[in-house]
Amino acid sequence: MLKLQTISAEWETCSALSSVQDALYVLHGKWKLPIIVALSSGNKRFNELQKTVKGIAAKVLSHELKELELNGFVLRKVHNTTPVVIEYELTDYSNTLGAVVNSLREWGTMHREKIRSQLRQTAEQHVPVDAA
Amino acid sequence: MLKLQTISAEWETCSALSSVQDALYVLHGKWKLPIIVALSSGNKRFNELQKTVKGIAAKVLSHELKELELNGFVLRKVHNTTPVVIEYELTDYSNTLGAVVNSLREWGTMHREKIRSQLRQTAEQHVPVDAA
DNA sequence: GTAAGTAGTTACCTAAAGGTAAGCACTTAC
DNA sequence: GTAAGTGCTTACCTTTAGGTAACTACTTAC
Repeated sequence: MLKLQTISAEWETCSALSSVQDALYVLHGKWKLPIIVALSSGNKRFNELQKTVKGIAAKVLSHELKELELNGFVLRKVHNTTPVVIEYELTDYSNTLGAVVNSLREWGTMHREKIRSQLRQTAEQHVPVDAA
Repeated sequence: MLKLQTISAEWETCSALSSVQDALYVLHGKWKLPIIVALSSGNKRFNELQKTVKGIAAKVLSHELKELELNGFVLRKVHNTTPVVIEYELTDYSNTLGAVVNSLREWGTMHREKIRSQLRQTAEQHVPVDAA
């Protein structure tokens, strides 16, 4: 016989799991969140973004911006000037990602620290060899 | 001339950006976070995990579990029984991902609601045709 | 006239992620 | 003895993400 508790626990797991999967579905890949971070801190134009988000190719940036626009995260504004200036802006909707970005930023900072301290420890293990 | 404010703002952007990128580096892919969610809610054995994380192939689950073990997120415990029973457990370190998982879960829930309400609105636009 | 910037596009390629299907060595249940 | 479960591995294949490099059309500055 199945307990009610088991059923509800199972249901909550499944719901949590698919919520996380839904989020990952639109945010997948190496670049979407980094681009959103760059945009959230004032970067707006194509080449600005390409400089800020290190290592991204023009083709990939262009492609990711299109996807972000389709999903309602980014607005593309064309200014009627000579030469034409194009600005990318975050929508209100992408500001709902604040908590996600913050938790990832905090965890990433902590994680880098952990990896660095592990490297330091590994290095220290070689010191006695030199000292001896 | 560069303003100090500009420099510090640039530095903060760059630091936030690379922290997020560091986090994504170890958590990349379709399955790592879902597997962690499944493990955090009590699933421990291989076939249990495969049933809970819908759509994952044995090969992929096996591969991801190895990567998670290498990165210190998961412990593989082999029990000396007949038949051999193997349990996967989250380490303390993977519990530091709580905030990341929660924010993704909350955002994912909200996002699904938004998409569903958009679909409802699209469907309602067809009603007048039937009513006329 | 030539170099550099702006905002990309295009064609081509590689590497990694992920999926399919079968099988293995073992056990329990019928 | 045969079917089904447990915890995978192996071989093979497809898809997608991502990278490289060249090029376009326009403008400004030197």
